Amino acid sequence: MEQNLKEILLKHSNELFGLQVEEQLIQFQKTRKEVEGDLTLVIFPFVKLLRCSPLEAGDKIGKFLMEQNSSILKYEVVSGFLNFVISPEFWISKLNGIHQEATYGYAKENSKPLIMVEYSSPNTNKPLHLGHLRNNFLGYAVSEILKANGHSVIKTQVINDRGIHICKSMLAWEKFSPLNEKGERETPQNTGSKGDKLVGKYYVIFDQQFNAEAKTIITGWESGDFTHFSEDIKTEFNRLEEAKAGKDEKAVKGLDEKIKDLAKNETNLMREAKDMLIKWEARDPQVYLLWTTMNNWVYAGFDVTYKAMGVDFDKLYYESETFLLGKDIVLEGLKKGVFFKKEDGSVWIDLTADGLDEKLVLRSDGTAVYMTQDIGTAIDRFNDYPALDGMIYTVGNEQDYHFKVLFLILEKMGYTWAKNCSHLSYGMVDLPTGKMKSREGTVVDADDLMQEVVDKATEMTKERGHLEGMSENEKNDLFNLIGMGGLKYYLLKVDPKKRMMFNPDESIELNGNTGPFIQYTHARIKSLLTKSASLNLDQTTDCKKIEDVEKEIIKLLVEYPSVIEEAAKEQSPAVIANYTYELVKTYNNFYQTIPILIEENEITKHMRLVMSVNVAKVINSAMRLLGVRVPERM
RNA sequence: GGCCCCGUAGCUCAGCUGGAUAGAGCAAUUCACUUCUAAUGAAUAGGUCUUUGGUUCGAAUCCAAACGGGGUCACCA
Repeated sequence: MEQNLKEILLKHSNELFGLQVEEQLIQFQKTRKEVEGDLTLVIFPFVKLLRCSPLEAGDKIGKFLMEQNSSILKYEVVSGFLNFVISPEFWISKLNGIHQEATYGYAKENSKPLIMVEYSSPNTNKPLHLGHLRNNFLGYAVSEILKANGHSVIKTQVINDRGIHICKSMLAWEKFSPLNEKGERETPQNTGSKGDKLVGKYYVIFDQQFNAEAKTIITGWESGDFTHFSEDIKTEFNRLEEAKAGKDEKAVKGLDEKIKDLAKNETNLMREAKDMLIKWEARDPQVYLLWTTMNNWVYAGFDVTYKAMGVDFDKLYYESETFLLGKDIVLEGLKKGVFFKKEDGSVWIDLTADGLDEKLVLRSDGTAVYMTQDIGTAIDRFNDYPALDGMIYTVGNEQDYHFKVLFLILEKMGYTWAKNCSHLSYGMVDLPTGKMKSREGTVVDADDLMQEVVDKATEMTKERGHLEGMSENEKNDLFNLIGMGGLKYYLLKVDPKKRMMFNPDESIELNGNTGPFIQYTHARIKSLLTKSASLNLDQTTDCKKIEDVEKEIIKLLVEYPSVIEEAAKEQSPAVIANYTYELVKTYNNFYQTIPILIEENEITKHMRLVMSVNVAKVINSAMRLLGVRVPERM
């Protein structure tokens, strides 16, 4: 409708305004609730052109459009706004159009280029936590939204399976795992624990032992014992101690950290971990076997978690296989003059002209850093998928700078696709108790949280649900659907860019702007439809009249395709969530005030049911984009 | 300190490509289940949109500064 009127105005611009107006001047918006009308044109931009009062200008435009478009019943100018009332037939024909489309709102499959979406990418020695839930739900939902917009999508993740941190877990397990009666160390099999949890436990044990050892060393230094340490350490320690004297608290804290780091590097545990990393890089068979074994435990554990989350991946990249990539590229870039070498042999890029700093891309010993790897991986992916058009990295906003630099480097290296790479940057998830800190044990474990949410849903559903005649399996599936739906919706309804507060009590709440609220509405509609199975609801409606609420609902349904586009453009599932909430709220209002099954006029009843079918269809489709399932009953 | 992000009701969040009287949910108060699933609906109350200045016919929205909160400035990833 908007588009149609806009075209009419543009086409007849000369006769109306005496000149060709720019498209931007024509601003349509939704009519405010308090005012009569369905669509509003802002008149102010035309007032100057027509050199008359807003009232006259509006009247002139309104009259003209009414002649051109028979769906306009009447118009009215109110304080600079031209409000149109559009005929019920128009809205009903819209409803019928929607009714005939099975995948309403979705663009044609594979009509747009191939995009890769990276998300999750966890560290393999820590179990997944609340932050990963936001990341995974977000990455998955954005992938689905892109697909709905016609893109082909490859969902991927980089598994961070290499480095000193992995060696820490391995070492701690070898040194500190108790032996059972068979003389075996702890395994997921003999302890019955999840692989990622078991490995995570040893990572923590390493940290504890290592800190304890460092503390002993510092105590020794403080009492002047440097017998096992080099002269350099002694000098450095004394220098720091001197600096500490007489400084303010903040500086003292910083220096304490430095001393601690100094001591940590002198611990036997750290030395052993570093040795292990060297052995790993040399592919020492024993170390490699241990590494493979423990990583497989972790993967098995993660698989369970991903399955519970309802996310999946099309392609995995392992850091152990990609960490050497990028070095050649850097050397190539060095030749091209994109990078420069410092005296010590380290390679840098100078981004000061772009308002950024100098950034290291290769260490002086020639080894790769994070950035080197990311450069290599990006190029590698475009080699793997020649049709690939762009890439989206779902990574926390603490890495905003990193990605800014990465994309800039790729662009400077001459990769044209660099401009199609973007960082889906999301804010931290805060707890009411403050920030999550793994060191202080204030992390919320993903598995625990999901279990808790499903347990709560189970309890509530047993209390309030309509479960008659459901099998145990069906019931359990429903509990899971509600619990997980609530959690996903809770994490996705907030604009990804923003930092958000996670309130555990609210996340399992069922009223208001929540997943279960939406699911409930869907179940209610399905119940209506089950009861009207004898009617032919495939048919379009012949109804001629609609109530105001009904019109509101149809307007919202009409908006759906543009909402999907908007969500893709913004890379924001929150757009979908908020839209669905609006639709559901409006429908509930309708449901509560307008008779449906008990309506006596068969034609009206049929129309209301057709409308309900399509509301359910859109709820289902929208929630699918968020990875939230909706029930037939609840 | 440099750079980046954020600041809307008691709380959690929408609204931000400038447009009419700034919206929801939670919490509070009240009403509606002999009626299609009350996990619902209706209503009341709650706001100097952090502050100041600028651009404009018009600013929560754009620009600048200040204040407050967070992030980041590793030869870690």
